[in-house]
Amino acid sequence: MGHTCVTATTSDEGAAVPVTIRDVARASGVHISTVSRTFSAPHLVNPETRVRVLACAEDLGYRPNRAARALITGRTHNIGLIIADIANPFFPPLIKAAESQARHRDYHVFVADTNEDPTAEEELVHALAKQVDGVLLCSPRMSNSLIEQLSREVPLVVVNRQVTGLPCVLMDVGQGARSAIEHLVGLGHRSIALLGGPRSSWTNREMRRAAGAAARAGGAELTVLGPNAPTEVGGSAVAEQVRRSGVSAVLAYNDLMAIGLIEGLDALGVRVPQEVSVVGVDDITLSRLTRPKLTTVATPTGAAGRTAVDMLLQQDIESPRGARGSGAGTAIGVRRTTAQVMLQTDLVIRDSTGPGPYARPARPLAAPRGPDPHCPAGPGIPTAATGDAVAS
Amino acid sequence: MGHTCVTATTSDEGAAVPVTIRDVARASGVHISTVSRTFSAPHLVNPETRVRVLACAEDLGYRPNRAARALITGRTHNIGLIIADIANPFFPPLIKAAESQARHRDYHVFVADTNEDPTAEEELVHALAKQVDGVLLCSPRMSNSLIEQLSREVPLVVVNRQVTGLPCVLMDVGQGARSAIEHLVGLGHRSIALLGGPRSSWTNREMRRAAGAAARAGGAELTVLGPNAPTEVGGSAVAEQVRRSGVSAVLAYNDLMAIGLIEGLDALGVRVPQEVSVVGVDDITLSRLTRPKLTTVATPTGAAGRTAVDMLLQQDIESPRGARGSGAGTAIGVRRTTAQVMLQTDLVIRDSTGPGPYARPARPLAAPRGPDPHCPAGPGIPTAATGDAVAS
DNA sequence: CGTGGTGCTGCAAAGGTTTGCAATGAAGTA
DNA sequence: TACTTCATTGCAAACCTTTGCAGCACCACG
Repeated sequence: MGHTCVTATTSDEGAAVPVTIRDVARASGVHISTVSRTFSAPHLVNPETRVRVLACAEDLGYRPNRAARALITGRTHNIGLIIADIANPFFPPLIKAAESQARHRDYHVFVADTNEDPTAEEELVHALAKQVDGVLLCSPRMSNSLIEQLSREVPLVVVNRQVTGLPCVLMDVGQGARSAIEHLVGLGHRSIALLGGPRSSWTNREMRRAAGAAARAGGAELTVLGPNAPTEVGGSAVAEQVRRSGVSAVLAYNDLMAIGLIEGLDALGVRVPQEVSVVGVDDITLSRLTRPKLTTVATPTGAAGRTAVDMLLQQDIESPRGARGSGAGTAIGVRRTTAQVMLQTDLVIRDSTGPGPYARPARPLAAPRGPDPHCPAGPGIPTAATGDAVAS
Repeated sequence: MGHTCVTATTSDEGAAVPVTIRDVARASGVHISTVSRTFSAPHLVNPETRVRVLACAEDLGYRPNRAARALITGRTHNIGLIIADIANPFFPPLIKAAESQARHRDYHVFVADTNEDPTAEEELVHALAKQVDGVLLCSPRMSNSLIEQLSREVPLVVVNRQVTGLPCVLMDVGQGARSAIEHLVGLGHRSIALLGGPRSSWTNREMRRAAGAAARAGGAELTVLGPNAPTEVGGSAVAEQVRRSGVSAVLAYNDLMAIGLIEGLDALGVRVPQEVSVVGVDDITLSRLTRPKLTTVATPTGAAGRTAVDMLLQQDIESPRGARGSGAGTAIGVRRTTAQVMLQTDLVIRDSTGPGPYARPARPLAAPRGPDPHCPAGPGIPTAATGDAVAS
């Protein structure tokens, strides 16, 4: 439906002639094992032979069959990437970085989207387990205990979730939330709302904890609204609630929600940042393009993707998974060192935050803007806001 | 750099005990071939035996090894997805749809990002060829002849590019560009610019052709600016050029460029849509969230992803790739039926287009907006603009 | 009783590669 | 010369699964 078939032709199609190691061996007059070694252990074969074999291989267009190789070595040179929602703009940069990093190390990446469904996550780990050397679990929604259990089936690296005993890549959203709250308090806000995200999100709990502490420390009151869907709709849906709550500032679980909220508030006639200040988290590309430009906590998604891949591969190289002989489980109870990495976040101050009801007039942090902010004010200045600017 | 190591613990790690078809056979007292058949041809095995085998398999946690299966059947149950740039918001919905569709058909998806680099495209097709049953080439940047050549190595479906003799999924951007131009002409614009995208893009050529024809038919003059990078920066970079050219309306290669252009114009003090109207292409989520909301040609990316996967799998099922015996190339010159599908596009009119210099005051198409468009005007109405509204 | 058919199962080869071990030959050492 | 060492290569098993073929038991029919 909705489509038109333009053409339907038939054409000659040269079938893929599968050229194997054996063909190369025949062509270059050596045994197949020599050809194999030419590719997987070049130092073991006579340089002259090597060049001859390589030439033949090139000639015939030989490409090693990774499935066969995997069958015997037990290593597929693939990794899996399980993502809650590809359409969430937070993830593509992570995927991109991970894929690129993996490829540099001669690995390929399976990407799977779970639609925020924990059941799908589990199924996908199972399905991928035999096809990959390890799996990156990004912002998983399933329980920690299940993750631990699955990690016995296939090496796992977890992103955006802390699981003891497993390698994790975390972003310091606690620090980010603290900076955001301090920023708001510094602007004179005393009544702040936190728009929560999915209940099962580690990031969500972490933000709540840190934001609560920072608010207390700054003498502000923090209202938690949520949990909500981490999307634009999730944000706009609570606009009414935000207005009624009477807060002068909001910290949202992520940028998408923040943008949705601004939309929603706008529809209610509440202006940002004049009446309510809004801070997001993630610094997705989008947040630089909306009006007003979003003040947000930038998370290093690219670095997270790269780091996660590195950790996975490193762990993998140390202990190649059992193949070759061994019959029953060879290495039950291997002690493995697992690291957890915390990446820094940065508060990026743009145009969605402004002075609050308790702003000190003496110190014009930002000139109160007119109703039509033309704001050619260059790109927001990344600020490594750490601990200064605490409330007066 | 920029990260802190939080913890580094060592822990017990139960190694993955690989349970094979053989273990299941032993446990259930049958031959391995019976176990194999239980999974791949259940109707050939006695129901009683079957339940026993299945129980044992379940018990032991057996999962078939896809690599081994692939080795003998020649079918991997994987497909490859080659994308110019995952970070371009046009693609994630396509990826998501393709992955979902593939998974429903028990296929997994390799995703690779080429960074708009034709060389990387070629390498990736080669690298993936042996690991997948087919490849989806999305908005490829390499030459048609190279694509044809590669299609002899692995089944290919091309998205957003027309290659004769190969299955293609196209979006009718020609129709879209025509609708856009007609919309602009109808609003009273007579001098219109087309912001071109990458030179090697089929979409780009198609838009140019159709926009040119539509402009001629509507008595408007079309200036082509480009090629440009299909990104926000690509768009903002030509803002100055657009202003100097004196056009009153612009059709951009995609939404990202359109949004960038609006940013750039804004920085120059040129207001959209009051002084210049802008139309994008793609209808990415973002385009609903910017101010002004973008008028754009919606492309059915999800449908494209699903259709492409279906076409690939259908073609694949018809002709399973050579394995088993056969020695040399079995089926050189198989005649295969290839279809090309064209998906409809829709012009979505929002707030970035307004009356032009030749607007007929008699017919208030849209009330000229004040300088501060608060626009709570509901979501844009998708309009299947087809051929009406040609210039007076 | 013989014949043919059917339903189920086992046997063994095959798929492409890796790799421990053995064989070969040459060079070096005593 | 005899023995060791080393570099290079070949041999064959192994990885896990699928599948054509053959065997077996059983039933029905003539």
